[in-house]
Amino acid sequence: MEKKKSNNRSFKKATKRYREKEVNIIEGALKVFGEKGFEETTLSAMSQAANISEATFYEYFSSKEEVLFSISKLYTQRELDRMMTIAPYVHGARERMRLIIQAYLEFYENNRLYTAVALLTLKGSRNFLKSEAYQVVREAARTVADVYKEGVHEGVFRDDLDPYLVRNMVLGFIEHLTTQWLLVGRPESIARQRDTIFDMVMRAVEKKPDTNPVELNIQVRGLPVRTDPSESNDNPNNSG
Amino acid sequence: MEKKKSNNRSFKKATKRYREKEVNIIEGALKVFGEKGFEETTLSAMSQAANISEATFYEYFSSKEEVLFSISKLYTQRELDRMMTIAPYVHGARERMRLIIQAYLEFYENNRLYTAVALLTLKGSRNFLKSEAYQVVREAARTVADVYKEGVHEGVFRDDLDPYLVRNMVLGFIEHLTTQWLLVGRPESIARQRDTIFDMVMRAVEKKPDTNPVELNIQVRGLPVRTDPSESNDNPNNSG
DNA sequence: GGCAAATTTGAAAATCGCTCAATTTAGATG
DNA sequence: CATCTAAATTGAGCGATTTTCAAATTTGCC
Repeated sequence: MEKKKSNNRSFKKATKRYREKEVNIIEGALKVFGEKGFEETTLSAMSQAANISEATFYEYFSSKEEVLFSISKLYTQRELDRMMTIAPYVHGARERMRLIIQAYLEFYENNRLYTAVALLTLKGSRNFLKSEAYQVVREAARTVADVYKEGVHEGVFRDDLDPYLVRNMVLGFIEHLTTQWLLVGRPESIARQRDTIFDMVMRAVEKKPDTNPVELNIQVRGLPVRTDPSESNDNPNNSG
Repeated sequence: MEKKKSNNRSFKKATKRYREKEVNIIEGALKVFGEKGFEETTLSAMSQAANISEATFYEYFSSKEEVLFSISKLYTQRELDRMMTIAPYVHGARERMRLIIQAYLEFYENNRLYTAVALLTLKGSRNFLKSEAYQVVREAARTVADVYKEGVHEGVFRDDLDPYLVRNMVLGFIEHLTTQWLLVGRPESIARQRDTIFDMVMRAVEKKPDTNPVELNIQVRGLPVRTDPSESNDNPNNSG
């Protein structure tokens, strides 16, 4: 019942062969988890998928759950890196928020198998919070709050919201939609909801905008009306 | 592995004593589930919590999972009924939406144990979709989409959103926040976030109000500038 | 080839959900 | 109170699965 503190492979060398087999297990497990679900997956099936005996499995991972965490860490880290590579090329908090929403949706849609495991099983696992994988997931989630803060600095987002709450809205929205997509098959594509979701999020988060349907380039009561808000770019990042 | 179709207690009388013990089991199970999680909960622990033997358990429920579903059905139905009682006294889609948000938040906060079971375990159960309990949960969730449609009719909500998407936003927001509250203990109280959540949802869903910082009533480039956009009410919903 | 370390595994222990035959209890009847 | 019946309960154990471990095999190196 009690979990091992440290993995029993700690005394072994992380040789190339070893690491390859480790990947074998993870990929095999991912496949079986996605098909059967975590609970229905047996050690036997997992071991077969990796072409090893059940006993060998325990040389690589200390439990079924640990594989699950490894999968999560692998996928999330990869996607987070990808997003961090793109982010600098995307200008302004508004567009960064669009990037995040799009990235999450496309990632989920393109990795249905992993997503099923992540949203249906991982979220309910109590030990997950203590895993390294969770730290990576947290880091990814933090980007939402960070971008919101950026937007407040830039003056495009309202400043009276808890960034934490914004994060909950964006990710909750996306994850709930994705869960429905997984379980009920509705909507057919989540990525295609991108623009609507972005629109809804923006309305909740943006400063109450001038919603004039025509372009203005005039002065009213002596105040200049900006049509192109891409100038306020001087504030440093708030990294907290 | 395969589930029984019908419960094996069907031939028994539903005596008072019997129903009392049934409640004992459910309440005991809820406690253990809430503490340990579904997976870590053993039949033995559950039976002890109800002061019966493991064998007796199966005279009342056909599986561990069935108790889980029973718990959900019981709680959700009770809360749904409560909400349906209040709803008629609340006027207008806007206020009804506030009611729903408040009801969900307060229910979750006041039923921490059940909420832990529902959000952490039930959501990940594949069989849940086939259970009666799920139908009740769906019914409760539908109220959000219904209220949105009401709001469109009343002309207070924008008419270009899929009600289904609105539902996903509202419930996703709330559930994600609640999950964080359960697992990380942040925020301290979810019910107290009520007004902010309502405000964010409203901004996403309401018809765009005139938020011009200055009143405009002029023509630019020959096009009339509308200050009051509450006329375009004729296009049908896009339900995709 | 020979050796040590790394890797693998068969077999069995331990746990758990669940079943079933057998026993105990509750309640009615005379 | 004795008897009977149906309801309620349970100990014992089955089958499936996770996990452990000592022994066997493979690999890398001299």
